[in-house]
Amino acid sequence: MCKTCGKTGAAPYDELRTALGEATARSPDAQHSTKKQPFSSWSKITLVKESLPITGLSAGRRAMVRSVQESGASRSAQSRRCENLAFSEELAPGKAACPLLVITGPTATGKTAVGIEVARRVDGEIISADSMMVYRGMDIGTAKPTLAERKGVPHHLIDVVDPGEDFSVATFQTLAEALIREIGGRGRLPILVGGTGLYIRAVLEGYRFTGGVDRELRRRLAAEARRFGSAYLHERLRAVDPETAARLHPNDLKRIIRALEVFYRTGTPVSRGASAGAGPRYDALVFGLFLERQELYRRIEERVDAMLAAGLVEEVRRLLEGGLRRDTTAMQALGYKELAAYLAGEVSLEEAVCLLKRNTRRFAKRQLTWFRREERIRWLDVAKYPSLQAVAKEIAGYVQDYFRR
RNA sequence: GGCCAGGUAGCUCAGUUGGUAGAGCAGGGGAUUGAAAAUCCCCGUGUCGGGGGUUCGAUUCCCUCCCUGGCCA
Repeated sequence: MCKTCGKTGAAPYDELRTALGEATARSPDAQHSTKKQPFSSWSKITLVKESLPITGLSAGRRAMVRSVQESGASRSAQSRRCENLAFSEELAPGKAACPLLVITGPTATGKTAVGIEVARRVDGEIISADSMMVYRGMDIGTAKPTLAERKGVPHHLIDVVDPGEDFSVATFQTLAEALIREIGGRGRLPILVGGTGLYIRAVLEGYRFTGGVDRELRRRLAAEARRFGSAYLHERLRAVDPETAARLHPNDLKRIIRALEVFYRTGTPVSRGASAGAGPRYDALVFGLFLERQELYRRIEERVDAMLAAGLVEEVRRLLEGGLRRDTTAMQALGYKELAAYLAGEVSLEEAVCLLKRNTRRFAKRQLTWFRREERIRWLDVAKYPSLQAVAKEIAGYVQDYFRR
């Protein structure tokens, strides 16, 4: 039984636990072979990566990621106008250039399936807007669409980095914007699908990210915070960027550090520049998939159980055995974090699963908070449709209408 | 059927020597510009099991009924 969710009754995961125990006990050579495999070869096991027609980064794009990550300068291409306006010739003036469809919503509402079905119907390509699907080897826990599901529909920005690598909104934004132009240029509809609100907003609002990244500086600031407390750093921020300091709670260490980082690297406060140049640049139609809270939570729990049955524990074990550190961003992902704790013997499987479910519920709640202020989302209550196909059909109908195809 | 112990927030429980109650967990709300599945902030009114009695006043004392668990028949 679990203190966290207070649920009693027979331990439902005994079976799974013993199954896992048996699996490892029985196949020592399997362990050997997985241990040596680099992340990129796991696709054979998961059958996921190779399915992507346009996935992965081309050498050129990979170089672009690097340059974006290293310097702050990356906007030249983005600010160029969209050249092939296949969908928007008749748009009224004043509307932004490139057509773009967005499908978002909290976890477990069916975004992925709906996105694929919509793409089929309107001849679109999917750009994943998911901060965790970018990592290779993290398939079950991130609910990536399978090979079969993706068939015939190009998917982008899935499996673009190894789980140990850094990735960020700014990188995402650059890549996504290039893809939107490229896909639109080919006369197809780019479809942003995912639940990472910040990623979507960064694209839609044209956020400007300044200052680049300085890991070493972050580390130093974090060390100072540990010694003197985060209020101390907050004070230091107040001295150089009072506007941002006022906005941030003294405990919001992460944001305080970033604000200081930007100031020290650029000599200008984040509060300046952050809003400059921002503004919508796409002719975007945005849909949100909605579910009543109770139903949403029910599906989340159901899906967690399904992931476990599909081998999530093994997936996490494989990542850890491959040398992935627990303090990486990828390992902070829901499912990976909790099961890593279980595999390290810190909590029982039951506890890990309870925590995973709870954390996922909380995540969904936070997503809803984020989306609530996104006024342009048109919400569709998934429960009111007979199937996800029906939801997709509805969206496709709107799309055809809106972009006058 | 008898005896004992309980019935207080969604859950586990504390408490009021009579002045209508509070913790943990769950949950809710908000923030969010290079870690965002991350990070940070805020939020506790509930027929104190039902009915009756005593009392200025009962969740607290008394009676009774109902329910749960344990023990004895």
